[in-house]
Amino acid sequence: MPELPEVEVTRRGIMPSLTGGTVSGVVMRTQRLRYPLPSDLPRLLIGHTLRSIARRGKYLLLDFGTGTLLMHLGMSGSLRLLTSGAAPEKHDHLDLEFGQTLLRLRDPRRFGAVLWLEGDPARHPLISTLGLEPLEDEFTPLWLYTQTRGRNTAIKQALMDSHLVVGIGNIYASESLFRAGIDPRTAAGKISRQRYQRLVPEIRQTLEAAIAAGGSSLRDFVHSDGSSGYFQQQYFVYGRTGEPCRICGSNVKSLRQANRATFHCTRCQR
DNA sequence: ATGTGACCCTGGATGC
DNA sequence: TGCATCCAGGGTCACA
Repeated sequence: MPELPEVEVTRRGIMPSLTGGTVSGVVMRTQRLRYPLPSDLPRLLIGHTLRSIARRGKYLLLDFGTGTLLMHLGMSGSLRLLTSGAAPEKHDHLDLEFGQTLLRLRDPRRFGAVLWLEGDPARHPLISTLGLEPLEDEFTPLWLYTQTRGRNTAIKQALMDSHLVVGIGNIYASESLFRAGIDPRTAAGKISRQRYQRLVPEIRQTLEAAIAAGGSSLRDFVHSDGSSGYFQQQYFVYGRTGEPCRICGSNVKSLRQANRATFHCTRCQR
């Protein structure tokens, strides 16, 4: 579920109450996530203090000084803050106790990941191969234009390629392309500089508006306090097949690209 | 190199 | 009610 906005909302939600805290307990209820959960997590974490929580793409990086706990929420993961002793439910796979505060990972589909990294996390292959952060200054229209020359892949798939630009998933790819008026099927390499001039700010604004709204809550995503985001109320096209385009009134269409649903308006997007 | 499709896993919605 | 089918926010891998 979570794309960049939801991961960022999660980071901002858990950071204030956990930073500076010391791990007093670790409970693992399964080993089976995307990668096997490190079995020595209790030894690695208990007694160690959380220095900071950073985000890179859709990864959260919890810095303990002696190493970094890397977490990915996959498609259905969420992190919640609870009071120590709260009863676990189905799919609650990992608890980190910080005294009376409990950080709990729930992930029904178990596509998420928890890894322990030693040394510079930026050099780990999962992180070092990532593309640019879309909210950082280096992500410019000219950069995107240059990077996509010669690429025949559809712009929607290019936006979702984390080795190019991180954090844009299925929802925000469709939404950004709608806002920019670009047909999601257009070959990335055939899009002009002028059109990227429009697309890049629209991507930024879409992501920033979603963060401001607390992310999108479809199915599984909840905030660290259990509440919901409401950006889904502002969707122009995602999940609106057959409904009227909010701009021109014609029916929103859907199609499949690389086995993922794409939503668009054929009149507003060319 | 680039671009597809299968696959990891579970649950909810839909249709018969 | 039960069962089968399809679909879902992500990412990696094998293969053409």
